[in-house]
Amino acid sequence: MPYTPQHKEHTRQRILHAAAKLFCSQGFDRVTLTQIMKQANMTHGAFYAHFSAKSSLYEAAMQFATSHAFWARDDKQTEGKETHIKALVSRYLSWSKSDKEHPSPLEFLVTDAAHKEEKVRQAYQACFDSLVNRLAGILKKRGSQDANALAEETVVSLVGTVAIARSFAQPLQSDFLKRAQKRIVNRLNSGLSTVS
Amino acid sequence: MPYTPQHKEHTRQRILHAAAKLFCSQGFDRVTLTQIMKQANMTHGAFYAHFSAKSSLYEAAMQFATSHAFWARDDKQTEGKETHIKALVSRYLSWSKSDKEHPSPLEFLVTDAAHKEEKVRQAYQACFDSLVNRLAGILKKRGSQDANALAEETVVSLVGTVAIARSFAQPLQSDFLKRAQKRIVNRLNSGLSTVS
DNA sequence: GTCTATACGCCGATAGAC
DNA sequence: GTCTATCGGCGTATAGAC
Repeated sequence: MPYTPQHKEHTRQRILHAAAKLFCSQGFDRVTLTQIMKQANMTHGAFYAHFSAKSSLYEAAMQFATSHAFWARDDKQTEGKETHIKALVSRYLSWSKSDKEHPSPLEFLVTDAAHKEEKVRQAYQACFDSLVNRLAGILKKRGSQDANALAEETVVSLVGTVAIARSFAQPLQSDFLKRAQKRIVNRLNSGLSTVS
Repeated sequence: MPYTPQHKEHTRQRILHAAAKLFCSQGFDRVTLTQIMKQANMTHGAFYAHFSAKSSLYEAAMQFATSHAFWARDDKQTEGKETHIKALVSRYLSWSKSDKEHPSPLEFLVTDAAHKEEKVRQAYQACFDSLVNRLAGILKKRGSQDANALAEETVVSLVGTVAIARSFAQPLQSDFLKRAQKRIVNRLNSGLSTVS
């Protein structure tokens, strides 16, 4: 028997991985099942042995992407370091060179935030909350009062920046990103310095 | 002869109007020609008497929308008033009740900022610049040094806020919008108060 | 479980009558 | 200039062989 349960689970993960990558950078509509399955080294016919529909895959893929996003990994190494937050911001804004294997949903997915299907919108919002909470947690440890507000403000800027940056051609794009990064880090610093 | 040049120009404007409205709220891909032409009180067959392709229409429609956006209209009445900027911010963030006849491209179009076709991206960026410059102009009059940076920062926040807000269901959406508005206005105030 | 082949619908674009 | 009808392509989903 060539097809073990482990094998099925493994290919399911391959599909999720490919889907997350593609959905996150192009959005729900612009990605086709054939594209996804091709990237998972299969043909589109095999898809329905794993998921019932494209939208079902989307839900699962967003959850996958959110839990695998770089900010969700507990970086024990950098935890506590002063540069931790700045590194997160910098990492977020350097998406063009980012770890393509673990794409972050928020980076590009503003596209789907307004999608017709509620499930799609909810998936986006869950991801947004995940990042805000993560950031707020770090800020609280640093002694920020209004950590939640500052975190929300920061994520809005990050998302807005990356979304808009995609319309720029080089080298204007990197200039724009640098300016934004500077502003965001400054804001974080002054938000923290009011206490420490 | 039932079809005068004026008549053609008039229907062309109707198409542009309908297209701007639809594109701005749903993005390039999710809007169909049939939809647009229906809203302009015609059938899809009539389209090609006015435009050569969907993407051509998009360009024209974005230009139309940008020049008709509420921030592009010189509000001589409010010019100089202290509440002018705040009104602009507030107006921008209340898109759900906004003037549906003159939709603002930036509000929803982050969707298309990453579109494959360069023309589409350029159209988006032109609109972005239009708003940044408009804001920077006002800020300069108020004596802000770094008017350009502050304007860019503000527009990024506005766009990010509205884009993200679309994933929220009521009443969380209005809470989110209110928080963002407060933050943005505060930032503008402190940016101005450093001088005046 | 994965393949190839195909059904079905939607959309952009064209053809031709009026 | 606007209509109806239709072509052609693509994308989701299904059918059936292996």
